Amino acid sequence: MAEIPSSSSRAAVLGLVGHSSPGDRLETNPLIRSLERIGSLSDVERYVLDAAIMHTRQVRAGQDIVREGDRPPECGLILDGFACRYKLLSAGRRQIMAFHIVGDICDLHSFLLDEMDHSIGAVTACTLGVIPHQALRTITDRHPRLTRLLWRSTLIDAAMFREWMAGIGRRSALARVAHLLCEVLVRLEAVGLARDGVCEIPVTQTDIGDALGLTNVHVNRVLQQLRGQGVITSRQSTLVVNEWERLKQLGEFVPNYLHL
Amino acid sequence: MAEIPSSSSRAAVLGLVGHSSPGDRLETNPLIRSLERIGSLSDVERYVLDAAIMHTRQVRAGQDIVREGDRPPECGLILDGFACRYKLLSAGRRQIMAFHIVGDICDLHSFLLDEMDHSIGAVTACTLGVIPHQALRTITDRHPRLTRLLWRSTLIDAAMFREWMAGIGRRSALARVAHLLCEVLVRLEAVGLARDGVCEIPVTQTDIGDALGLTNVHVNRVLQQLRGQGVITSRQSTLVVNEWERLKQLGEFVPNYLHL
DNA sequence: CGGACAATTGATCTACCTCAAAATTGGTGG
DNA sequence: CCACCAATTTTGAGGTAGATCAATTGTCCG
Repeated sequence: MAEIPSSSSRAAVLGLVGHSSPGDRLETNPLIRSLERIGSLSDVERYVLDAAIMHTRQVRAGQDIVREGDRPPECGLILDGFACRYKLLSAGRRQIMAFHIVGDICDLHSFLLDEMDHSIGAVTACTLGVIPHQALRTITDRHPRLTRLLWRSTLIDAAMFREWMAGIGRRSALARVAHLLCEVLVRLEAVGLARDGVCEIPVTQTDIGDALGLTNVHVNRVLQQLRGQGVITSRQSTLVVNEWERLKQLGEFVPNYLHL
Repeated sequence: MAEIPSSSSRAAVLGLVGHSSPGDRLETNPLIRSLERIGSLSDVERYVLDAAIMHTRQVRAGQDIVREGDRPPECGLILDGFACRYKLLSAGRRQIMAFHIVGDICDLHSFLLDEMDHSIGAVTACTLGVIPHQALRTITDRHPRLTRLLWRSTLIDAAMFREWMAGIGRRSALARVAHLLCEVLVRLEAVGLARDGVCEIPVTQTDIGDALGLTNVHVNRVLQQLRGQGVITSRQSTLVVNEWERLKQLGEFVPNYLHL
């Protein structure tokens, strides 16, 4: 994957210029909304966060946002699109370690770790809000509460890694798939991209397999099983959960690790 | 597992009282040594870190340090011993998500996350340096550089989760075992607990299985294979790596993710 | 010396993989 | 609007890495 970056002026970052007051813009900034989900912000802090996003960058579907070995000078907040973190192993094997959605700073750790130890790819076309490391340095120098909130968001990422690890290591293929569907649905609901058990999950069955340590063939069979039991109705990238409780039960899904 | 805490006076925390100057004590404080491995510290910062450790706590082998659902008021720095983070699933299944050694703050994330989403158990008897959350709050309010270093250490933990995930999801049992041995050896070497490919790894084959998503039976067979090839010599908890390059190769071990 | 736990062995089983082909689907250009 | 291409999904038929179950042996320790 090669990246095709492009940028726009800061003023147009949120696509709201001319349509809303500055106050409104703060309200709709996905980063602010994301962090307010895990803690409260002062007006100053909101302003500082909003100002940290310098411009946007477009990445096409299938391209990499950052690649293993890179030392990026900035982080990317997902304003739109669906991304995944992954590692490539020998013989074409791939492990996807997380999916990232609107409001996630998908590579925040690059601010403090020297070099990327994995890649992040755009599953669909993505719009990123670019946050220079320098801005994060200033924030961490001057805004302890904001710093703790950003730190906390990386800790929640880590909690998701742990939960996935438990699934891959110790759960059946059926439970793993069910668990993943539960997690993605809950997270999409939290950012308003899912309602009543319906959402768009624009990933292939191969992607799901790479996330769960399964083959695409087996993922396909498990999905058929879930559809056959009437638990879900999925067609292409649209997921409809018909029996939420049953799906949670099949996936042993306990959302405490999301720390919502 | 039930915990049996005990404590000692602050003055005796590092067991060096009366034997060394304050300066020496700062040098030998495992937390300071640990953080200095990933960044440099000023004298003030060292002092602040040292002062954050209020007293010690002993946890016996097999007991829990913290348990899923707890809301501990403090974090534990491992001064001595071997611990592991784990989740229990239904039907007695267990997934170990990390091993922790001297110098690790095994539950630093409890400072910022409301509630433990997993447990931490003492594999061997452990001595913990107790760091109250209040002390961390003060540090994060006043010492940005220190904050970034602590944050960074949690990001390295997360990087290890990712690497384990890739192993469990996509590597063979042999590669997983080899990789784990490589990782533990490198980390023990970094804190001076291993030399020339020799170290103590006080975990059972069942523990290794629970860490790698394998059964103890299969771990046993894989270890025999490694011993049979002469790559390692292991007896009980002592590991001797005879052919380091070969072990690395078998485990596809690339230590970039440790960010040393 | 006995009891508990850990390592080892053997035999059998199965969840998931591999390989390969066919059927759908979505997007694209004419 | 339709034909066509490439990417996905689906189906089928074996194959195998690692699981399961059940002893047996070895080790540590009080």
